[in-house]
Amino acid sequence: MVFFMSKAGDTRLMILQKAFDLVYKHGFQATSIDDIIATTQVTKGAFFYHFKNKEEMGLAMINELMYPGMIKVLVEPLLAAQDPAKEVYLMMHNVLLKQPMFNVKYGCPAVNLIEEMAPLNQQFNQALGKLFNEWQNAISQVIKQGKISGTIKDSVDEKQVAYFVMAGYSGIRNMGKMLGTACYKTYLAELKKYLNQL
Amino acid sequence: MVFFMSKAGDTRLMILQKAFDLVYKHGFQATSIDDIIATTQVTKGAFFYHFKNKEEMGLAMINELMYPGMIKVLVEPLLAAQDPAKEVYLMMHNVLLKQPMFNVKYGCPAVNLIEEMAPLNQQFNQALGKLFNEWQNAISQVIKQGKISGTIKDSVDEKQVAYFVMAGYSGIRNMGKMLGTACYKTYLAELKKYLNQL
DNA sequence: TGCAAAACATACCAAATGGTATTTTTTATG
DNA sequence: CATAAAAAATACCATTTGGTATGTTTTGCA
Repeated sequence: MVFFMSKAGDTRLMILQKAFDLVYKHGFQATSIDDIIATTQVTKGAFFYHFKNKEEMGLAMINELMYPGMIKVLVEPLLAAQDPAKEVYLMMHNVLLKQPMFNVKYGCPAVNLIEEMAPLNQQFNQALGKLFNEWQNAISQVIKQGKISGTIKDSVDEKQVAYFVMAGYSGIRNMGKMLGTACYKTYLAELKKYLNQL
Repeated sequence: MVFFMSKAGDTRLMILQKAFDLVYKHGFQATSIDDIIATTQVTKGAFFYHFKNKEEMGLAMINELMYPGMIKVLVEPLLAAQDPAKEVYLMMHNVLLKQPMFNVKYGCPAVNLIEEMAPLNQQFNQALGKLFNEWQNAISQVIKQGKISGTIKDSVDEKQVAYFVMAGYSGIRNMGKMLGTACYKTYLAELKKYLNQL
């Protein structure tokens, strides 16, 4: 019954949310357990009651917070897409400019974690890879539908396009840390051109 | 005279090179000074004789090693470009697949540092921003020349293209950490299509 | 109401961290 | 060769780190 607002479930969730905030801003390794318990007002005993160690907490944070949150923003908007170029663009426009939780200075939490942890930890790699894989499938699917319905050229390779779009997203999140939101807009303008030409 | 193989200059350079290796693989914050002196066989006294602190060492590493190294690979090949689409593609193909110092698992050292340090440290941000700015200028310049010589359409916005290409690079470096070199090739195939259509 | 298990609190610890203070060795130069 | 400055080595330190051991309190339920 942990998931229906039991007191203990609340504590666990609060730890994950505060940890997410800190990790988003400072990175996973640079966020100490002491930092987390300081901002949550939860004691170390409580922390280690809910999580075996820091790594397990990080994985829970990915699987229980980041994964569903990102799927909602990146994948779900594409599922009922009619005009592929338009829908892919809107999804990107939305995630870059309309997500109040995200700050251009700190980039994308998922991209950040991949950058930091994928080479260091197999389990982080897998958990984050699953998310990106679902995103890739969703984009590929939309493009494929576009080919069928005739709005996308037959010569287009949907998997290549998906990779290209995803790389653009990760990369502009990186550049945004240096250049601010202005570069998001420059990127989006070219993305629109690119998609319309497919 | 520090720069012409004086003994002290050698020590300093060796510290920077070993630090670069470690930072590339583990990140800046996760690389301790003890790690660096352990792999260099240099003592802590020597380290702090050459660098005021860890931050200054990191900046020296960027300015004296990474910056010139990256300029050589990213910018210089573009300076004498004839066919823009071809030359931009070749530059990218080369940096992604032909640089023996880089490992797909660990991505690009410059991109990694931006991701980790740009939000946390103004000076790192500036030093790395300078590098990306020069890259952007070089790409824009090539595209602009292509418009003049007629190989690139007039409707193309060279700055937008530069941002798009750079974002793609940063992003595929990120994805490569999860997916390996295969995704580099997928990305490059679509990049070629994109450039040829400009 | 009693009581075991769940949830949380407190106090502690060894190792690692960035950095300093001090001493020794090496080097260039008069 | 003498010597001062540069370069490097040694020993130390306060703080932070992830984690444990051992309590105490709260909760569900027979």
